[in-house]
Amino acid sequence: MKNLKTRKLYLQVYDEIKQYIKEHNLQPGDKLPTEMEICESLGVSRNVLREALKSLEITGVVTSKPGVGIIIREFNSDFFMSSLISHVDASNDSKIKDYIEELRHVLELGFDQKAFYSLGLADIDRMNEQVTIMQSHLGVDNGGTKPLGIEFAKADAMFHKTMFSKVDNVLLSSIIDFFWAYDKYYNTKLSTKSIEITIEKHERIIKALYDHDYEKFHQAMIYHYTYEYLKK
Amino acid sequence: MKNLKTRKLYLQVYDEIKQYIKEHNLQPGDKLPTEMEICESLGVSRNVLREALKSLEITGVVTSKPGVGIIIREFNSDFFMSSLISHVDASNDSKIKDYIEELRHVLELGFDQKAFYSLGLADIDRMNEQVTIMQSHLGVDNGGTKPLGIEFAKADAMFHKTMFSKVDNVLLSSIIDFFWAYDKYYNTKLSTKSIEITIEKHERIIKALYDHDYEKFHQAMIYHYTYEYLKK
DNA sequence: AAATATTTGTCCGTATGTATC
DNA sequence: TGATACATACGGACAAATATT
Repeated sequence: MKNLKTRKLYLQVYDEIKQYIKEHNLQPGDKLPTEMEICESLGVSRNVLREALKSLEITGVVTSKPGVGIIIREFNSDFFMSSLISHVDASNDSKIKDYIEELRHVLELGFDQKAFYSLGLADIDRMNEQVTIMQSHLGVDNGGTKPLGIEFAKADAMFHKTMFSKVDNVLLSSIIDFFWAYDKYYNTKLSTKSIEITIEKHERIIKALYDHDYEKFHQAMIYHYTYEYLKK
Repeated sequence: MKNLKTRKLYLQVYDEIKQYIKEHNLQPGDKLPTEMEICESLGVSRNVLREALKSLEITGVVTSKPGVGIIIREFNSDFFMSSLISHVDASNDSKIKDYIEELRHVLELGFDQKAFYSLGLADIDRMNEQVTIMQSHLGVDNGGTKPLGIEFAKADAMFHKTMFSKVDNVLLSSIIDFFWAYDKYYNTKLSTKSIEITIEKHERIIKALYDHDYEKFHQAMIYHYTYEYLKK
């Protein structure tokens, strides 16, 4: 095939290193041979090897540190999401925030039953802590339209991440992680009224969880997403 | 922050090029400046630039050809799909396919109403064509467990991609593209019976679309995902 | 059709910064 | 503190593929 002959060297190296990792059953934390050793054994220049190595790094397979070596990373699909988002970014679509809200809505409601039955008391307690953090923002009168502190957004993100942290689906976890992380870039201003509503929505969810009442929980989730992205 | 100082040069360049693409609104087919020009304008060595460039290439953002230049690519998830799969292979997490099925299930059912009302007759016709392609695989008796041709998988993927192609959410489109692309790597063997069932499921969906009956369509979608990932 | 310019592909050598012992 | 091992980064040179004249 033409590809065998023409295929760029760095891509062949890229594949060979992946193959090496698989054959040697390297686990996260394990190290690859040094750059020099790989160069020699594959018979390629340092330059080409580095192109392959950096490609492996950007796709989340390895990280390399001076003085240490090339280390296998844990599975992490963040790179996938960031690639995805960079494509979306490139499309210059200003409605991304709405798209994310919409996807989050569908995913969280679609998985709420699994989430409900996977959560332990410790998880619910942690979610409750986040609500407490949110509530602490209410006492401070800020005139109504001050941008919320990063702590509020973080608490909100942590609340939802925790909710789905025990669902046995690593892809769902990373998608939800990513969607909530993306919010940081859109740190919107909320009125006191909106803050109150947001907190109340989360309180309802928590209460249903402590009551161990799925139907109530499900209704609280639906309520949580009501008007969430219609208000704009 | 420490990261600002320590962040590897090639990663900074990687980001800057993405930024450049976005700012200049470069579209697929457009070209980046030559390597030399980028080196000069960013003040980095050609070596570092290439590490960034190859990282952009592996994530499917650009391709570079000798004598031509660096060309913006169309969105194509194949590259990082293969990365994801190598992770999965390495981590021995055989459940990734199930995770994807599960996500697809939730997303497609969650968006089916929007899809239904966004589809035009031409779209439905195209989906119908895909079903015809699937049916053409039935006539051939292959003994029951012959691997399906790539055409069958492609038709299935195209069917679903078309279904959601008019929903105004680029993220959803990308994710569905991604999930269906993944299937190509797991071209499973299906029994003749399974093929028949798969085709029937799609026929039901098509019929409901032509009848313009949302409730029937919704039921057909639910039926489509019944036993889809429980059968294993 | 052939020569030439342009652009990426590949290699080599050297110096610097960082972590480990 | 010093020595060693390692990745990071730079610059120059030539080869190979493609486009242009």
